[in-house]
Amino acid sequence: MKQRGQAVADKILDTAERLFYAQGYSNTGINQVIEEADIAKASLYKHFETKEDILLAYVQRTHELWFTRLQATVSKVEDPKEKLLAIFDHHIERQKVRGFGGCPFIKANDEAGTSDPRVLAEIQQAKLHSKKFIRALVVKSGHKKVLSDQELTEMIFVALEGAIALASVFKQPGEIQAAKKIIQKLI
Amino acid sequence: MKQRGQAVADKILDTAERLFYAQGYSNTGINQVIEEADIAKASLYKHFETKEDILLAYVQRTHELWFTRLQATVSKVEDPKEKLLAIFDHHIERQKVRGFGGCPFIKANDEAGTSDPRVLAEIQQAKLHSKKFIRALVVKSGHKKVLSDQELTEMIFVALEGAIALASVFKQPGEIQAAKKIIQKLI
DNA sequence: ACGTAAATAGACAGAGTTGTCTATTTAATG
DNA sequence: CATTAAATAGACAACTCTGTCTATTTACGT
Repeated sequence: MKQRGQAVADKILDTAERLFYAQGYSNTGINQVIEEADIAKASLYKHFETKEDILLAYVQRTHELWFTRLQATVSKVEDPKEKLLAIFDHHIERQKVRGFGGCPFIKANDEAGTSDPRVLAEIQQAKLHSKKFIRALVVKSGHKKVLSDQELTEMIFVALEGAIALASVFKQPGEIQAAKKIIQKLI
Repeated sequence: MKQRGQAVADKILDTAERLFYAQGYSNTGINQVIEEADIAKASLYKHFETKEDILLAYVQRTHELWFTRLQATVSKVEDPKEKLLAIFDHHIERQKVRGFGGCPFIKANDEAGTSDPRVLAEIQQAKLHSKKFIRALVVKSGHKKVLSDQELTEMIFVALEGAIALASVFKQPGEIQAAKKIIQKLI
């Protein structure tokens, strides 16, 4: 084996993640990936059969990392209602770090959701995971039942999704902050 | 002049609209556009300087058509609260017609929002237009003030956006229907 | 009916795409 | 230390991409 630093597969995915998110999957060539990852083309095709396999691996890893990070943030908050609001704060910070590129799953869905069923399936899992996570927090939140558990879950789920998309349109977190304040009023 | 049927520029935009939305801008080649529009390549480049100019014209026309259609639908509803709910019904129908491809502006933003400032500006205008339209209906709705006018506007705006994005992920209108029912409870 | 403006088909340049393959070098393991 | 598995550089095939250009044909307005 070579490559004493970072493992090759990781370097590929790190670079692909950065480029796919910033430029889009279709606008990112294999040649740019290998150059910026500083690896050989033959190495890339030894780890991944096709470019689409890299996209799938990227979406899968993004799903894992997204959940790990979100859970870590929320677990640091004790108040059960504040946990719900922490979801919004977390995504405000994430979008700032990401340069307001929007949701990586929605982006991947728009670019390859129709062409690769594996990618679509992973994206659907990620969104169901998000909803499930919100639901568990809603149930334990002790909110004031202006809406039912089911309804509040749904509202937070769609509002968060829309607010992130709009943050990407306006390149600022205003819509996420506004959504947070309204949810705050409803719990 | 030639082309006794539809004008050439219209055929280009009709075809581009269909292909850009279904496959994505980057995944659609000029050659596919001219073939399916049944026009010559030289004709296309006499009407548009670059491919990106076609994207811009597509986004602009989509903005116009979107608003015209939405306004027509809502104006047929008389009850001021029902007008707000008609927005959701309208988008449920539109997504069914569109094959659950999500919002064309968000898609265009994801693919070219960073590279072409003209496209980004038009998308921002479309979203501001949407919010303004919702706000006017909210103000006249006589809703029960669980939320302020400002807050209800914001909530409908982000929930609609998120619900459409999720309809595209799950390829069904469930999230838009769910969002509608919750807004119904809040007005 | 004629001149003109516009549309046509299609070749072409130049660059970029994914993916394959060869030949070489490197590093870890028995 | 030798073997072996993995990474390397880079050429290459086969396409596809955008955009240009030429030569030809069509149809409308005067």
